[in-house]
Amino acid sequence: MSSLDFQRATANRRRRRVTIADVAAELSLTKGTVSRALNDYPDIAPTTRQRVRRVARTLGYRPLSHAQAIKTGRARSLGLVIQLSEHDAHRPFLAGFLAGISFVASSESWTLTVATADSDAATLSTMRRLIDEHKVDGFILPRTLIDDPRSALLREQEVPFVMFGRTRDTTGCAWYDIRSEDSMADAVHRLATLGHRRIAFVNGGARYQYSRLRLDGFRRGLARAGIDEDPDLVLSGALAPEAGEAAGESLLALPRPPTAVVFAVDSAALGLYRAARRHGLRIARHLSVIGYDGIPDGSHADPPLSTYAVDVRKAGERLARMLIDRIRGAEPASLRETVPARFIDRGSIGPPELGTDDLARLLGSGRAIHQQPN
Amino acid sequence: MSSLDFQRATANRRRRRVTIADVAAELSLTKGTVSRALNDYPDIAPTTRQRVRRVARTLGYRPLSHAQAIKTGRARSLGLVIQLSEHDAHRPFLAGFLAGISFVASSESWTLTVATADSDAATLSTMRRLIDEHKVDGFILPRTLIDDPRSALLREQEVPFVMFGRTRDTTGCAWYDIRSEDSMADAVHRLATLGHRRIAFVNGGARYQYSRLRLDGFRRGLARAGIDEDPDLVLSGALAPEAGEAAGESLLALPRPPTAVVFAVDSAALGLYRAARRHGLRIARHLSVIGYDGIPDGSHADPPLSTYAVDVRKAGERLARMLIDRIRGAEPASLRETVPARFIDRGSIGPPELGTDDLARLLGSGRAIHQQPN
DNA sequence: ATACTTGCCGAAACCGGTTTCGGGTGAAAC
DNA sequence: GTTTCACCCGAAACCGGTTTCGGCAAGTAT
Repeated sequence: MSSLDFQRATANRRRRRVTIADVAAELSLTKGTVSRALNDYPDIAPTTRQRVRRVARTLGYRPLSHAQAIKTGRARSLGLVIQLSEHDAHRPFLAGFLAGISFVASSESWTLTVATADSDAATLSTMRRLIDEHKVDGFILPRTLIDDPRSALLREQEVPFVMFGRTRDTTGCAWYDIRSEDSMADAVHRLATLGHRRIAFVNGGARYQYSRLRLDGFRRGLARAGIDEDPDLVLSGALAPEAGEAAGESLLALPRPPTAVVFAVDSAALGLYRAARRHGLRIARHLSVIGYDGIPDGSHADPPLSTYAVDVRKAGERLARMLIDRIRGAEPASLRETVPARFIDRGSIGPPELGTDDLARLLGSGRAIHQQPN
Repeated sequence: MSSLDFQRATANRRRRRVTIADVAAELSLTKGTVSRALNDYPDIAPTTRQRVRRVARTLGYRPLSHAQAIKTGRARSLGLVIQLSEHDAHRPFLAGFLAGISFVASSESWTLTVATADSDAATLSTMRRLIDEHKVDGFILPRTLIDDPRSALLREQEVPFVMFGRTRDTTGCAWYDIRSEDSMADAVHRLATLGHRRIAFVNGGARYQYSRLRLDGFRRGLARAGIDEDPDLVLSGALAPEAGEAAGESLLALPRPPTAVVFAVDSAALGLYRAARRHGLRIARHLSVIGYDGIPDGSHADPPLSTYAVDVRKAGERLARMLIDRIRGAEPASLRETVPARFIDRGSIGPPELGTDDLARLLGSGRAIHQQPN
């Protein structure tokens, strides 16, 4: 015991780490035996294993991940490359997403390595560097594309990965995703139930797989409600308020404007608020709106935006868990999970107070009035 | 050259890294010599150094950071622990901040290790783990407190760090900060110039150093304008819209309400919009507002919020640069930098249309009217 | 009693680098 | 013609772990 105390005091005084050699010396064993004991090798006597465990804990021994990595090839780190350029639609989610990943990673004594990039090419080269230097053991891929170059790279390099979202070519892919297509169908159903017949859809970016799925969901909702699709009422490419506002303007300029609009992205939906205000329309009364994502800003709008909330923190947790499993050898096909989003009715939808023709008349006069002062 | 091609082909085919031994063999040198050549040791002939460099590049050799770390103690990684709990005021900044750090880190072949925590204690224990396991070489500390336990820990452990913001005890501290106190003084000056005499201040969290500084700045502005401070007009603890709304309500309930409000935090300022709307006041006409931070939401408010924009991306870049310098041995005292924020007048301020007494009357009647329907 | 397992651990190689030490070579000094 | 001294580089230890291999002791089969 005095030996033990001495070790500890020494370690503290000289600020030297407790190494596996210290543990071995304390037990009069060899480094190899201690290592195998801690890693549950079968050729270690149970009593020895327990002794080693106890002393290691007492001394405060923690294996140095770099030293392990050099032999095992495992860095105990998850990689996440965030692409920021085009739009900032995922910024509101970032904190929660990181929290989820980090929480699970920490619980396993893993870490999270984050990098950012401003283009597809930069994303790939950053990932390549992290792979070359063995900085990470695998990647979480956010914002999956319909044809995603990242999965091609990782498949070729044989580096494990999990995707937040689905993609076209699913070979070797593990994923976690929210069934937003179901939400879109549900949104149409709710609006139709309230009496809406002219329901528009404003989609997100064309290259994302989710856009394709959400459009499918919207159509499924229309079909269920027995409404024929009107191509004039389907727009896309709206990821930010500005684009949503423009989409809203063009919808309101139609001869037969929609009485309800489903948005694939919340922040685009907030753009419609501005367009509606400019035309003197009240959201919910004259124009029902449903968004998707559940961003905080939505609850501060007037009226608060009804939407489908995504639990990004949980998504981060699940993805981290899945990636660690994947790195440890689990089959990708066994790591596929989808969950529904949760509808939050905050009051931006209601029965149509005006039909499409009345709305058009109101907009026509409003436009006239509005254009005179200019 | 055939030997060279063979090496490369082998490395690719078997997906084995190019090690320092491969480079040494190609040159008929020893590992040690190659290592010293690449690390600019003085006892290597210049010609040899160049030969080594060339072959290393040709073979695509990249030193394995773990292998280096085990001997040098350097992980080539910057640590960032984000505390999420109490308020989400820094969420809008997160993406840009990470982008800045990551950009500089990548350019030096370093990486960024991110963790999250939900309390002071969790932050410290997470940092301790990262230190114990040598996962990071130093930390960037966001959201500095007046008395920050993180700096105490890092000083004791002798781990390099840089702070985003200043703190009370500056011994051994390097920092980058925005002189928000100057912005607060400037805000008061602008409002006073417009004719305001009753100017309120709504501060952020009491434990943050910036709150202290911003209050000082506000007072400096008052003094410059020759206005006596009215304790009723100084509130604090508003970090989110809800708290900002509550602060706004209590200010508007005063017998002599303010005609202008300076907020230390943008998102709290947005809360005032809601309070003003409820009372039938128009921002800018009846009530001028200035925020601080430059969050994107502010530009979507009606009218858009005038504020002081902070370039968080640049802050991330500078902090990463400073931390790397610090890790390489630079003195903390030489790494201290403050920059001003940039004022953006988006239209939420104007000359006071009503004096405080008229405002009080308007609010009184408004209150009466408003309370009847309830 | 001998041979053959089996369980358990020590010894040593190894991973991919860095760093220390010492020695050989050639040029300058004596 | 030695001696001296940089100048360069090879050899080997080292960092802190993991993993392979082999051997000893005890238990079981013959």
